[in-house]
Amino acid sequence: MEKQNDVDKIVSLAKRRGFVFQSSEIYGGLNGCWDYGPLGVELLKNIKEEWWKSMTYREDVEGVDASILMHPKVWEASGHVANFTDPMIDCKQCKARFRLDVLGDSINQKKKDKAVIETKTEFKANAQVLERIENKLSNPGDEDPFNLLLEDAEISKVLLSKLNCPQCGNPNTFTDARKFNLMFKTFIGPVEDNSAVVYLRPETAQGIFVNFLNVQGSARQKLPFGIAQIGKAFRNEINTKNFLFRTREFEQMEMQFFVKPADDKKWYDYWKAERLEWFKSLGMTPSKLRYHDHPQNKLAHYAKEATDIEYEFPFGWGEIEGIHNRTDFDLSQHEKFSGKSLKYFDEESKEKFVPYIIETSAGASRSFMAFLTDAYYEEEVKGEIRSVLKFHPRLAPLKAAILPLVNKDGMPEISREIEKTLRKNFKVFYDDKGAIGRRYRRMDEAGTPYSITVDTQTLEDRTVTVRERDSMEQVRVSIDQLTNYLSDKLLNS
RNA sequence: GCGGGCGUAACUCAGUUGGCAGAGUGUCAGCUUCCCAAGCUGAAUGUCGCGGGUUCGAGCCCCGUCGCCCGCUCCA
Repeated sequence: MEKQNDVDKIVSLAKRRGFVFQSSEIYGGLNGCWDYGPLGVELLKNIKEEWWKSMTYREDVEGVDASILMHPKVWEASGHVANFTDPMIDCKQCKARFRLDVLGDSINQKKKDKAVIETKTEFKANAQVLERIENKLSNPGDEDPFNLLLEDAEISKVLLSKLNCPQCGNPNTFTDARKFNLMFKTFIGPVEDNSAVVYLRPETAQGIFVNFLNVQGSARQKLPFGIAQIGKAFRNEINTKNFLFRTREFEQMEMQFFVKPADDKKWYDYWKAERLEWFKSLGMTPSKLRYHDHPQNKLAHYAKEATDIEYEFPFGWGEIEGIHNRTDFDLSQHEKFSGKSLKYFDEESKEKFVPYIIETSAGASRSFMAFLTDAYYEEEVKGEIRSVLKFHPRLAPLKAAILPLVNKDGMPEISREIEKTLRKNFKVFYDDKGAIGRRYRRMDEAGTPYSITVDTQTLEDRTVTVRERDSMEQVRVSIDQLTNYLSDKLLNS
């Protein structure tokens, strides 16, 4: 109950203040799609900009911006075509769902053997199918032969009817296997046939891998070095969930760091520490951040070592960034599928090899939600509730508000002058509507760190008050020092 | 994909047995106002998520559908 309220509160605030709107709202919305409003787009842009600066304003990382549509073979090489199409079955009785390729793991051997025998009996008039069954049973490789049988549509249909649901134990309750293709498919050109199929990228990383030598050569980089990219990616998830957390369209901030294989551990540890520090440096509550190291037996097909940086959302801990040792898997696969060498020649050792890759992959949309959630506070001030978004000043959508204390005596004119000057460098907001206290509170709720107020003293000595959002304390600053004052706060906080 | 909850103004929500569409907050205009959602006056804003049905009459009952939240499942 409380959890739900927390998420709802954020969703409601996000809409009311123009951070996030539901996509296509006037048409009833589109499942799991969201639009960023005026304040949201600024916050998102600032998050991406901070990431970009911290990741690429250094001599060993270059940037790219690759096309979302890529050659379809990229996704065969990456493993996504195979791994993104897990056939699934449901139990009609208890509604449990299983991945067909691992169903065998949850059924004991005796029952499996029995089901296979019954299946063979059913096919006894069909020599062709019987041969396929025997063939799979006798040449299982390192697979469970039972799972191999399930992969064959014709055999699996009968085999499934001989099995009991591992969840509820009822016999013959499985639906037919259905494929869930998690990549969005579309077509290049006007003809929608198979030769024109392309995919919306399910991760930005591949755009970096295929450009490895282009970037290395043109930027005259040597190992170790990285390539960074920010961009949208798409996964046709079965379910969307938790506001911006699980969506089908999302934005990634990825950096792939190319290293000598022997140095992989060193750089994995380096980036693991570096990336957690980034979130903390932008004010995220340290106690709400943690690592989740992946155990060896749960690693993805390409990874040697992996950890998630998790944030404690109102709904629980959730991954906002993954750090992986991808080994030489990706580049080797692209060598294989493209026929082009992606080896690096090391001048010192005179060796030619495929580099290892340490990946840092952060979700921009997820980081947005984490920063937004983390910044939200409700405080009691003189018996009233003050809602305030305590964004780090560099992330705040608006940097300062300019407020004439009253709308007379030349205060609006001076305020407009200040606004004009500050606008050259900062996203600022001019507000002369309503009482000053109300205007401060409005800015609190938008997360604006500084409010500049023009009062009677301004008319005498050209100074204004600057009110700090979190402490609500004020200092007097000379008008001609305002740009310096704000610059200093933004750079050094 | 399954189950549960919800959907009424920008936001939070009320809406009685099926009988005129409401409140608070916010927004806007004016007055007032020299520092923290103050006060006064006035104003605008509704396909009651959408589509059907029942009924003399539906925000309310029924069916379908879409969306959000929760749980399961999924999340290489």
